[in-house]
Amino acid sequence: MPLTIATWNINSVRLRIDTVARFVEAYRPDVLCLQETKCMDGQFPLADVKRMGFDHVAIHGQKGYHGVAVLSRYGLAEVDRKGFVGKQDARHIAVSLADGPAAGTRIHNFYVPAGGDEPDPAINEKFAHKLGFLDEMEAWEALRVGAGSSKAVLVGDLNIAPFEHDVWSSRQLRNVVSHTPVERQRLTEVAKAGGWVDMMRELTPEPEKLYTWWSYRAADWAAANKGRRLDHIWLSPALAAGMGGFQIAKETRGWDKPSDHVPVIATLNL
DNA sequence: ATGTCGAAGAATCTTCGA
Repeated sequence: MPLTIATWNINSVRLRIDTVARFVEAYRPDVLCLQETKCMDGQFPLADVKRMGFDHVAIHGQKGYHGVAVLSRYGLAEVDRKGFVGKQDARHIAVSLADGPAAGTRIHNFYVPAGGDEPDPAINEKFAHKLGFLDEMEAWEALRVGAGSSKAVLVGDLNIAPFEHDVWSSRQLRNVVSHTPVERQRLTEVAKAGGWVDMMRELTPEPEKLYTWWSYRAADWAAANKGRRLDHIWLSPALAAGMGGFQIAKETRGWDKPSDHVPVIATLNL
């Protein structure tokens, strides 16, 4: 019996809760990991997500910015929230599925720092923070293959498009934060250190383009199609052995009042 | 490619973050 898991940077869960419901109605994911919820835990629209069928919810929010959440049709256990680089800024939550077809699976949901505009850690402390955050991810034992559970998933808005065909023009974005060589290298090292399989690229190799984000600033996002793959689904080898397909719900970018990110949905055969 | 969003505090705009 398969498990479906989705990741989506919702850019305010309160503003877009009806959009979440519309997506859930269409795709029926078993687990939905959200980023940029932008609200404190007490403000989270719990009643709404329970109406969608998510009886189990784990949230890590803060006032106004960042914030992550896991919504699940199955029970959740071992909820952990880690701060990185000496900050407590609601960019990570981990859960284990307590029952259902993927019982025992560990899920890490991340919102990696965007990193500001200037790709130089010496003059931009946001970029330095992003690189430090990635260093801590690489060093964290809990993200190593086999740590805790052989069945593990790492999802989220990692704010990096690591490969040439993860952006519309690798050449034009080579000095743009999200696609600089140092970030691309660092993210690749995080995946390698943890033994993670990049599910989307495993199933859809380069040079096919894959995007999950289109800027709000484009006059016509669909016509320009200057996207980036910032959102990721990584699997431990044990889960990768049974991976099904994935979908990028691009049509949601064209809905009313959209997020600038679209959901990615993975099917895992257990 | 410097445009468009969203939250929040003070106010119907400004600032910050993305």
